[in-house]
Amino acid sequence: MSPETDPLVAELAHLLSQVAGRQGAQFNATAAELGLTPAQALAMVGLEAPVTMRDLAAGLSCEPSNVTGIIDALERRGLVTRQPDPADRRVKRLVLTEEGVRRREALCSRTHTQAASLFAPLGGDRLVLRDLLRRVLLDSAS
Amino acid sequence: MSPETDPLVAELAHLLSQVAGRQGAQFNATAAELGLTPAQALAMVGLEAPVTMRDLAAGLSCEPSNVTGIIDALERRGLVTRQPDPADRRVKRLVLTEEGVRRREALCSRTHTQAASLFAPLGGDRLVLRDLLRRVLLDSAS
DNA sequence: TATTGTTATACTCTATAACTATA
DNA sequence: TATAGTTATAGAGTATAACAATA
Repeated sequence: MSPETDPLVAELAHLLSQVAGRQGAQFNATAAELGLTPAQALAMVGLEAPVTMRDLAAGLSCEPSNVTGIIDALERRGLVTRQPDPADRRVKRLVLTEEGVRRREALCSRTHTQAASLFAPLGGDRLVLRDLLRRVLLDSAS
Repeated sequence: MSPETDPLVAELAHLLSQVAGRQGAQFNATAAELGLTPAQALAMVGLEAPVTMRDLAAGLSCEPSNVTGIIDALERRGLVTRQPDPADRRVKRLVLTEEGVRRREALCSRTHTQAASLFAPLGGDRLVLRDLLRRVLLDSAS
């Protein structure tokens, strides 16, 4: 590496990737168990309340054109319905079916359990980690 | 959410995703500036010393069949060469060219600068973050 | 027989651009 | 004209299975 490499910074970057990678792998595995691809599962998480296609795309940080296919698949599985917006007929409101609500709750519940397990070793220091991550997110140059 | 949801755990999971997502976006942007796709850039990082196709695949947590295409692209760009292993003619050793070494150093240097900026707001507390992330990685159920 | 790397193939995810139907 | 959503298309990333060369 370059002479000015700070070993602490390098380790922090590596640790962050590792921990986030483990969290992501757990999420994807849970999604698969519930019959969902990772993108479909992320969409389900974003469907707690009815949203438009564009709002969901913004939440997923992707183009609306991609959401069409994701929602097509969830609709085929009977988890989501597209409902017309009475005020603007161009807009579609995405609403979970009863089965969709159950599936979403299973997904979120398992994800939460995994996160609790991931951070459990920290005990009360989880509060310290929360504050440090908040500072990174709020204060660092984006 | 479920009644037993711990808001602290939920926030930690969210913060971790956000911070890692920012780090990943910065890495991908740097890769693009250097003419590399994200997967190609990750492969370059793993090529500090000569490795076999299988070793690189293990480092990238993917199948060896995928590495073939990634290395094909890097070889076309003149950044890597496949060299025969004298001891086992099945094996190919991946070696960076001079241009590959320069490109890799640019990639790592910029990535390090970004990481330094990301964690800068913590000041001396970067040591605390390092210890917390180490504990998460080493002690949590994988 | 087992292993290294490759090829062929398929699926997922994503972006861009052109299209429609509304506004 | 502008906007919401869709379609068509292309590229990147990944996995599986079958294969050739070598061990």
